Amino acid sequence: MKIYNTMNNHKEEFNPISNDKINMYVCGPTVYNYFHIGNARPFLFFDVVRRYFEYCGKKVTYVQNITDIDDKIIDQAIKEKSSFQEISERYTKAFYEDLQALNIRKADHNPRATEFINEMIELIRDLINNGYAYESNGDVYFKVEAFEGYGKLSGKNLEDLKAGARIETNNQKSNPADFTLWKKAKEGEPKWDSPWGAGRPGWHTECVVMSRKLLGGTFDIHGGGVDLIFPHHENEIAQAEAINGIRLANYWMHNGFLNINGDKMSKSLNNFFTTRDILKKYDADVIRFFFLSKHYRSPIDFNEDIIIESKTALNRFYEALGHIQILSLSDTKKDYDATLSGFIDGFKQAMEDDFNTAKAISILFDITREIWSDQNDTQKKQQAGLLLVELGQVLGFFSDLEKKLSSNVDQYAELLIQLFIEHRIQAKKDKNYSLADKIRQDLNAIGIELQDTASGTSWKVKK
RNA sequence: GGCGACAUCGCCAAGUGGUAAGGCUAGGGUCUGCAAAAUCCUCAUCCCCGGUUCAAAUCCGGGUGUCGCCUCCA
Repeated sequence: MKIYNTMNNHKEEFNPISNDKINMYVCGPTVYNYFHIGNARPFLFFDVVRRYFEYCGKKVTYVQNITDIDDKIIDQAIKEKSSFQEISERYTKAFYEDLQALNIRKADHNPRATEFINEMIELIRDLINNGYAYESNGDVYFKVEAFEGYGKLSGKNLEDLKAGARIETNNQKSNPADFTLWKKAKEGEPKWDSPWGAGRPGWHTECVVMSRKLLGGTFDIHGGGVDLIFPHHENEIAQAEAINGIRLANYWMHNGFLNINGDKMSKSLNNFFTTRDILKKYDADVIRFFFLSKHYRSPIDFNEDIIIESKTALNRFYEALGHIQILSLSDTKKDYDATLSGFIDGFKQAMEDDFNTAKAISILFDITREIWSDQNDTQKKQQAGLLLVELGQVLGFFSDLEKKLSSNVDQYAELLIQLFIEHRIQAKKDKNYSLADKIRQDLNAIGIELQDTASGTSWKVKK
């Protein structure tokens, strides 16, 4: 298994700390709104990472934090004339709902920042006592020059940071690059008591405390979006390694950004799409296909055309699974021959190469071809179908096959449709094609599509 | 200004030294009374210039273009 490690900027052999157990931590949402389609990318991708490890027989402990106290939440609370608790409560709930709708499994632990305030205060106190942080007028800052390795993840050094620093309005800091550990509460803001007065912790501290508590010392994988490399992950490393004296994480994985119609998502362009809204129009598998058909580190563009393309492509899988009536095969024993086993190897090879999901998906299309191939007997086709589902589910597809492949109409409607079909067959026998076409068109108008095949006329509900 | 990434068929996208996966679209075939759906077949020498090598989309140098990060945006 090779993983691209941001720490060294190249692919490395992945050596987990424990052979059969993998610990991973992925930065979760700040719950001040519904998450947008860009946020969905890391959630979905790391879900696949986890599924793949589990497919390989590893035990995964997956931690994803929820930032439930933060400036943005406070702003939103003011805007909605609500409390920060109400806001974070509401959008935490929405977060879980949207994850489920995307068939993203919940993490093993979803620690919330407000549950760890005491631990954060302790950490900040320890940092001060060890000379890594200082208090300044009710705020506490991390002293970046005190930590030797500062900048090692993002490839920055303090000189560059100083040169590139924006105009610093905060003169409480002794160095503009120092970052906030504790923020003094302004009038009316949420606050917790601390040795430095009432306030709230800075964002970078929570992940340090939570990962230490839930994963112990050094863990295997830390993930998130590229934008988190600096400053967030850099600052996590500084705090954790200054105090613990050991590495925070061995592998740092970062997914690329998502653009909308070629533009960066931004408020001014008003091109934010919430995942929730997109799910109203497109199936979770379509969104998943869109993401996974590109490498996770590449920047990708989200637009309507590409989603429709994903939908069309994905449909090939469903057509094939419907063709062999996969639902009736639930009790069928898996018995893959050399060809099919070869696909498993190819799939694994792709995934082991820094999670090349695009390549892995191409294997799914190869398997699909086996389902249709005239060279294969029924049994082989069925086995191919079982394999398609098995590997597809490693990528998180096919979560609700029953619902997607069944017609979902009641028995009387079904009988009526059959009745129309029989009348149409009679009309065709009588060479009354105008009537036959009318029946077909009318059924089509109410969403029932007829298809004349060699074995008779079949129908399905249009999607 | 500093650091870094990327540039492959009309579109999306794999590919890190041995002679270009896959998907969408398109064209052609099969099936059909006609359709639709489905399926099968066909379709690129890899931004430009130079270099290394028996051999480069893949390595090196230069150019052009696009993009990201540089204090809280996944």
